Amino acid sequence: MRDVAEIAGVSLKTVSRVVNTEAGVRPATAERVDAAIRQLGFRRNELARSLRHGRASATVGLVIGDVANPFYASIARAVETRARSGGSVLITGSSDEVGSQERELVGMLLTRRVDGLLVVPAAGDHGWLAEEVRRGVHIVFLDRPPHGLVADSVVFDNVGGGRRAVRHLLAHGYQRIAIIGDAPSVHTIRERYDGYAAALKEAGLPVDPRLARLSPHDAEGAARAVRELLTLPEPPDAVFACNNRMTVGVLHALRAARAPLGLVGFDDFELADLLGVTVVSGSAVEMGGRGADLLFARLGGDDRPARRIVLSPTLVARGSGERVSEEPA
Amino acid sequence: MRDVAEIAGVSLKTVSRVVNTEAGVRPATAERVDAAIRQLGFRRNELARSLRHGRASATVGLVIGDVANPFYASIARAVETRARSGGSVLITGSSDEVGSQERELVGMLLTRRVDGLLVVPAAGDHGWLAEEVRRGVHIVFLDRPPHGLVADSVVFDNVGGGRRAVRHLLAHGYQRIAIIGDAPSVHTIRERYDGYAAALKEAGLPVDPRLARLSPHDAEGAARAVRELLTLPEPPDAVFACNNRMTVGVLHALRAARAPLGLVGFDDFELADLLGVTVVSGSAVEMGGRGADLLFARLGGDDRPARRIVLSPTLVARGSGERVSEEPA
DNA sequence: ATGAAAGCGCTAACAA
DNA sequence: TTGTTAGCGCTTTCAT
Repeated sequence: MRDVAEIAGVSLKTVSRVVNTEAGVRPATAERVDAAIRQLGFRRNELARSLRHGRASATVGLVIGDVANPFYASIARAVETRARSGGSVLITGSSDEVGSQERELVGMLLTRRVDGLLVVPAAGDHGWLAEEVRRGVHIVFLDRPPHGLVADSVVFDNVGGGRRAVRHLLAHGYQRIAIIGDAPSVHTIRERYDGYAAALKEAGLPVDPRLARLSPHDAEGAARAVRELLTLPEPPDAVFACNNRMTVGVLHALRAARAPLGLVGFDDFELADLLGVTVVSGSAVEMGGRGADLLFARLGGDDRPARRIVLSPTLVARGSGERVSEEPA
Repeated sequence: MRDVAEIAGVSLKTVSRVVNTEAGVRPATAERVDAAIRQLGFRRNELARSLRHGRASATVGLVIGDVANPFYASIARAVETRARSGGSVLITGSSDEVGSQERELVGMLLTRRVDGLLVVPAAGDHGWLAEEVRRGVHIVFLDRPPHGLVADSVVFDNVGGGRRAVRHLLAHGYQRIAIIGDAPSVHTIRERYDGYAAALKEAGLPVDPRLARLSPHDAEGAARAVRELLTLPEPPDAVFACNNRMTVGVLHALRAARAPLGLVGFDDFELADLLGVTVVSGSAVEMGGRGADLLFARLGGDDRPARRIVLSPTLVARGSGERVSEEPA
């Protein structure tokens, strides 16, 4: 910028004015400055700018489990779109759902003075984040509510979604319904399990612990769990898979075993229609978008009490949960 | 940091020493400083640090078409992993394959003084980037080579992959093979088309322009193209789909029309095995990883001539390209 | 309409 | 072992 000023034969401040399109610069002068800027290929240093200016690095942070998981990728895309329309860029980090990684990531983001944070929290307490919030960091929680502090969040109605999935299976004649999910320490899984159990109870059916497999972390683990279930003396006749990873694993296992069990998965996924998989799902795009809106409102000065936005998942019947196997249209 | 110094009763520089774990601080002093840091919840301002220190904001930028596309998401994940193991974070931006958006994104990243850039370039000339490169910005191109400048790149052998896909179909008795892809202005598509044409020619078959549909940008467009092809007087008996989006569209259209055409797609995708889709694909994870390695080597001072790394795609036969429809294992 | 000086939070270079 | 000074590139405040 100093170089630009020198070439244009003006002071540093005048260049700053031109760059920021402030008023009070004679057109002729501005012209000269612009020419110098082009000649040098000058780009304002945003780091220096936000250092001086105090707040506003025009950068927001997003912490998710894994960008390679389409559910998270959709969230990331929605947040990015909102951010860019407001002139901000997005730093995305994958925590692998591990608390220590999440904490490290948040640290790296805060150290770079992001204006705000969107976080899909890993299991565990987040009291340590309360400290940051108290210090003025704006955080919005996605998919799972914060544990140990009050803050904005956008979540799905997981209990309702789980109940709907299982009711659907029951309505189609399935009786022994298994549930496959990640560890119940993950908030969403616990809630979906609660919905599962509630639906069974209201139908007067027992909640058989042998049919609950809440430990697999990935598709392979889910497939293994299904194989085990199939060897039970009284195997299940249907499965409720708690998220997209689980559903993929269940599909593989069922196909390999040529076992025509009923199936409803939580979360939609590409090609689910071709595979005829019935799902209960909410919109990741909407979750990311609403979360970003919430965050930018806070950054804009909104200081109303923390809000929790609950999105309702919907059931999409495609054949796998309806007993009579239908060819998808 | 000044506050920390005050509370600990030391000078600013001493705090800096402790924060950077430089030598020459008495343990007792360091202890006091650490206590003050904890008390205040102090975090070093990385922006100020890199402003002073000149280079190294420990941030790299990645420009891709769309994070929500699993192919790009895999690249992003691989880059992120490499970046973090080196203490850097990743700013990811989606260009939607539009040149103007790409340019805007690169501008936003450069303005934030990222240490380096990984770019999957949209179609068009990139001479404007040459200017930046000349100025010392490190850029590595992914998936498509740069046009209009010399720089490191990691690409697939697209011609070879396209040829292999079509040879495979020919070997299994298909004769009229259509090709569906994005616009040939996209480098990868043009190359894959060349491979397609080469395979036909070496088999002594004509390259029928009516069977080439190189205009759809998304899955829906690809599906439309297939529907059109099926109404031809002499419809194709097989399709080569040029990327994962196209393959998805083709699958939908073929399934809807109950048309058992042969199909080989470029790029692998989740559940392709369950759908029995034969693909030719390279590893997005390897592409991202190798690209990141290249970039970090440059950032580390490597100034050898620009390199181009070519990854070979492999063919995975799953049924859709082998005439005799096989149940996947 | 333009410029000079101070300072954002930090580190490099040099004292003490 | 510790502190002082200067300055990274910019914006703010106050002059001119």
